[in-house]
Amino acid sequence: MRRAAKGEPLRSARQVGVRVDSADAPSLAAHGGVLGRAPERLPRDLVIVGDSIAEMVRLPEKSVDLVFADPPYNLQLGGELKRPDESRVDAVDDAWDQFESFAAYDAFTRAWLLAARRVLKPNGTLFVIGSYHNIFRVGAALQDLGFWILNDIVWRKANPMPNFRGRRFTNAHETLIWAARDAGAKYTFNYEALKAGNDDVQMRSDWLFPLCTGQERLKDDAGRKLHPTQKPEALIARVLLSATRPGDVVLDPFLGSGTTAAVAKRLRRSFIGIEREEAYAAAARARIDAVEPLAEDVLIAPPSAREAPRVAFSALVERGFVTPGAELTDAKGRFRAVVRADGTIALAHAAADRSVGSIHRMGALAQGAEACNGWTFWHVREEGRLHPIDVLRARLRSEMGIAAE
Amino acid sequence: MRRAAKGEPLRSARQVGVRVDSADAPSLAAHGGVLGRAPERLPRDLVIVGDSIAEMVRLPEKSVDLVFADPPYNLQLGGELKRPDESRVDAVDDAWDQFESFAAYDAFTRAWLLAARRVLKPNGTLFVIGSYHNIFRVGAALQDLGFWILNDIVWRKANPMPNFRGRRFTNAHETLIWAARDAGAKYTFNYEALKAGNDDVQMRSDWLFPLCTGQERLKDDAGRKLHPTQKPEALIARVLLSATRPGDVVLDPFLGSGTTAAVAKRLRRSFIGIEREEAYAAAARARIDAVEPLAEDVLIAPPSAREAPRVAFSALVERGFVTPGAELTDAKGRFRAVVRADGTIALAHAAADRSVGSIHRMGALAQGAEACNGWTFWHVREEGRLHPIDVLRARLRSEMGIAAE
DNA sequence: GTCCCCCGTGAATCACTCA
DNA sequence: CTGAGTGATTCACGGGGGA
Repeated sequence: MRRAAKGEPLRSARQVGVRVDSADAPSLAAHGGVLGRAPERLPRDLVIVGDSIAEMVRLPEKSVDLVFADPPYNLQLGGELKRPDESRVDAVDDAWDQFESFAAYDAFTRAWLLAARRVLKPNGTLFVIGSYHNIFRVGAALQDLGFWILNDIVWRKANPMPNFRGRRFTNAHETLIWAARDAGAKYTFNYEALKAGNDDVQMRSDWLFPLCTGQERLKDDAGRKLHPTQKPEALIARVLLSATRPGDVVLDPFLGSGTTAAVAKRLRRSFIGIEREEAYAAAARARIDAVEPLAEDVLIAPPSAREAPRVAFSALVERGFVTPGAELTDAKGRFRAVVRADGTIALAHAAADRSVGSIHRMGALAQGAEACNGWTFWHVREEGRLHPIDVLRARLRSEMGIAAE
Repeated sequence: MRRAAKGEPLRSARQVGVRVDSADAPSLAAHGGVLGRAPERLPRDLVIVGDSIAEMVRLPEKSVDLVFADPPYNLQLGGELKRPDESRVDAVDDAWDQFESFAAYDAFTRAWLLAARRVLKPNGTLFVIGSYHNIFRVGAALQDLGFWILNDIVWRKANPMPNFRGRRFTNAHETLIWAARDAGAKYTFNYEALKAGNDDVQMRSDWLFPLCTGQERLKDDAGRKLHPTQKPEALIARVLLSATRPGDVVLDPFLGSGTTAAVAKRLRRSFIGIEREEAYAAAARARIDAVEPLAEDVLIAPPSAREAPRVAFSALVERGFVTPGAELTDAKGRFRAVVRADGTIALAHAAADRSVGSIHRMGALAQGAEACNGWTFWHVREEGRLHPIDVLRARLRSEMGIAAE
């Protein structure tokens, strides 16, 4: 199936009517819609159909808190590949992923990175995802353009496609680069929340998530995957929870099926998505419309810092084993707490500034004890019965199989 | 200091105590500078003290099976890092200098990669390890120089150093790039052995190993770590077990504390190590001397179907393992064929002129498939039970094997 | 309703020999 | 160098249908 033809004329920017509590967001048309003239105010919660670079040029400079980009990977595939059972692998052979040469890919990369850098606030950061086909070129371009790399991050795939011919290692990961606009920038990093959501240990640079499959994967009318490279929401959620705050503006210049925008809306971040193909933009729009933002109180950052209680289990939340807003109680139902999106919990009926934190600290606080294992202290009610949240953790671990290691 | 003299006889792995400081080695200048005369035969099991690039230039071309490189990645390389015009790079303290530093690092990278590529056999491969500081530049240079990336591999550190300031994700991995000298090369990859050693599932691109600590970590006389970036032997062992065979030649142009050479000797690979610093080379020498190679029989590769001697179906007929006229069926008995005296088979109930051919063609024809492995598709009945004809081939091979010994 | 088996599928740079 | 023939090769997960 062919998608956009290379060299297809750029579409004029068109606002796609997604309104998310931003009645005052000026439309792009109101800004003249003229090439090169950037609006003075940033539009918000908008899917723009058009060329990434041209549309970024039309946005005001220094206006975006985070850029998340999933650019074409420039895969260079030979003939077709079959599984051992003779079935054909549905490869990414779309025109938009074809480049004449490394030089052409580099030029494209530098152009969109420059446009993104202009739009970023001075303290804004950028994530790019890629594979070994393109990520080295992207990383070198980032450095050349003055971005300051903060981390490279590995998305370990729980269920990658095998190497069918047995000629290489199973290609079981992709790489994200996290970079600040400039060296020395005071970027956002929700260290405490991430640590608290990670069993009180620092979040590492290797993240484990399954591929986007099943119900989450968007399908077209014929039941085929709508987009060849749809990313899992859990991955994007961790990115946004790591490096943005509620209300921040997230720009995705290669929106595709709209994952970044959908997750941003759910987490009460604003978004701007640019997508070249009308069909993808339309699907993204419908997807975003169906998203209900999480309650604000589960998204407020926990009391930062020093004496602030810290705690656990964001993976369960990210993966949907526990829903933000769900209620936890102890075994006898004497204490209650509410799960928050970043993996911290909020005690019910307690003084506000000390009542949010990790499952361990809040368990201790509830009992007036010095320490507490939140995994066994806190319970969730399922089908009328109380289970310790440790059971959910066990489920997640068994689902991931290789996860614990 | 002594280097490999031209035509020097091969050394055995036990003669590693090579004097690295002998005076008879010709200097680079003696070779006419740029045009270093390379020896006609490759020295083996040798630690060379000198500059990586200059010493690689002195080795014969197309002589090395694997290059493992752990290049310096900080931009303050002291006297080592020079601009292409040989001028020295100043301190990195502003944007311009930073760009200059990247350019200088790129020039250094291209130079050593080119030298390594020249020394590699056409089917040889190269591993480079690095972090986000340098790996993107190395990867892009690899691609620009014509190397063909086979995998990027993530070394997940079981016990990484925490991020003390809490401003980033814990930097918990390093990246290796595995690349062939050229696209289309027939490189060595011990697929079956790796899979067998990994609970019978393919080895993935994410490897988990602890840092090099404890007894394995070399210490100086004062008890401090001898080398700042000593790699764990387990990591290098997996590299060598993946992409080399016993007896292959492994070159490490940045030998450091000698891990690559020590592991190569233990695994009965030959090695050439180049190290600039006399102190590191001396420590590496002592370390290598203490290594006892593993017994050969624990290093023999498990039988690989891919490398098994080819046996034609006609040989089975000629040798009486199948009788002309015998009936073959598929596993479910839906298709039937008759064995002919010349090793072809005839499909039952099919048009005559297209119904005779090889076990593979007829298997494909019977199923209406494009291709078919006749060895596993067709079965014979023996004592009431169906066996794939592959079983008969295995019997013949084992007879041949005994005869060959 | 539950369990189990079968089938589909995922950003993939995925043979080798001999005539 | 090209083309044809041989023949080697897959893991985790989700969904649907049958027992």
